[in-house]
Amino acid sequence: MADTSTPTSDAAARYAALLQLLRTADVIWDASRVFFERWEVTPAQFNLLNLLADAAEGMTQSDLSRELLTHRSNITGLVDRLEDRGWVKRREQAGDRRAWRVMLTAVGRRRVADILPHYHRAAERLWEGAGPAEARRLLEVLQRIAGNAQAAAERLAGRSS
Amino acid sequence: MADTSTPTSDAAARYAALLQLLRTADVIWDASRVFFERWEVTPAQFNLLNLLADAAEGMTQSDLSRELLTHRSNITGLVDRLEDRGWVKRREQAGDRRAWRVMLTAVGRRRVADILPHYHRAAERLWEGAGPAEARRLLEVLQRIAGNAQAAAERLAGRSS
DNA sequence: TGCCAATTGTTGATATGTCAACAATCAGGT
DNA sequence: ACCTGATTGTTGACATATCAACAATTGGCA
Repeated sequence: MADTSTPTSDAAARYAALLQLLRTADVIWDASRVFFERWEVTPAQFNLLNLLADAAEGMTQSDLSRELLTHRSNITGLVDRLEDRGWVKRREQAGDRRAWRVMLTAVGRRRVADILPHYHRAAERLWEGAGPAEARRLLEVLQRIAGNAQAAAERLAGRSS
Repeated sequence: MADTSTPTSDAAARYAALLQLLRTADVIWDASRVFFERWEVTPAQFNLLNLLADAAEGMTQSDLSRELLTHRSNITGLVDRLEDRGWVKRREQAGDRRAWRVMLTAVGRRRVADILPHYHRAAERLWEGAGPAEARRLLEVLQRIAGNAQAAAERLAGRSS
């Protein structure tokens, strides 16, 4: 995670780009923590709220864990804390007594609506100095890398279990 | 963190690419956790060990925290656990009684040397299906985005403190 | 109908991460 | 020599993350 100078061989360039990928995600995440401080919300909490904003009927915690790429058990505490603060509520899921339907409260919905325009503006500013075609190229190569990583993880998981 | 379909406007493409960036870093991190299980090491621990492998004289914990983009206080526990397992040791830093010099033990050095070839091969496989110029373009745009995020965080931090 | 495997959410143990506060120490200027 | 401000590592409180194990429930199938 250290060398950021210009690489010489193709392999070195690929390795450097991967390190920079992880590093950039880290920097964005840290910047977003500072950004969300104004509303006393963490990035993880905002991502959950942002998902719920598009789900009028709410989502189960398993749904949330799949969308947020995080373990079921992590959602429990995340929802607990947001519920304590009155931004979300748990309602019974009709037809399945195992699951909760997690939805925004009126307050939560208002808060998310307050934050969203600032959030999109901040995201847009991260692209300063990059051309209009960059984003599409970036998206494509990132999707490929994520697919390869997913496949590698599944190969490895298949061996043990 | 949900929509991965092809975006229409430039702004939508930029937003989608950012989400994919965070998602890809997450997937890589999770895959690396599975990968490192064989050696009973976590990704965070490996990153620290990997840094130390290039520092014959060791590094202080502050040095480590700067390179790993993590808080000083996080390094304490990381080094504690690695020290308990005998992979690193703390030695006195000549000329500064506040600091430790953290270095690999002989065992730790051997373990890192065992892992590294597998690690580089696994990293290389993430690029399957991508052309040789992709990595350099990716590195460039990621550096720009990280710079912008860093600047945004500093602007925000400047306001409050 | 009744069994069994899968799913859902929670809990507890643990690792990783932040921050504020603290003691010890260092470094520079007077 | 002395004060002052910065740096170093640790601690404790907390948020976020994993996993295994558990109880409750669901759903399919013999």
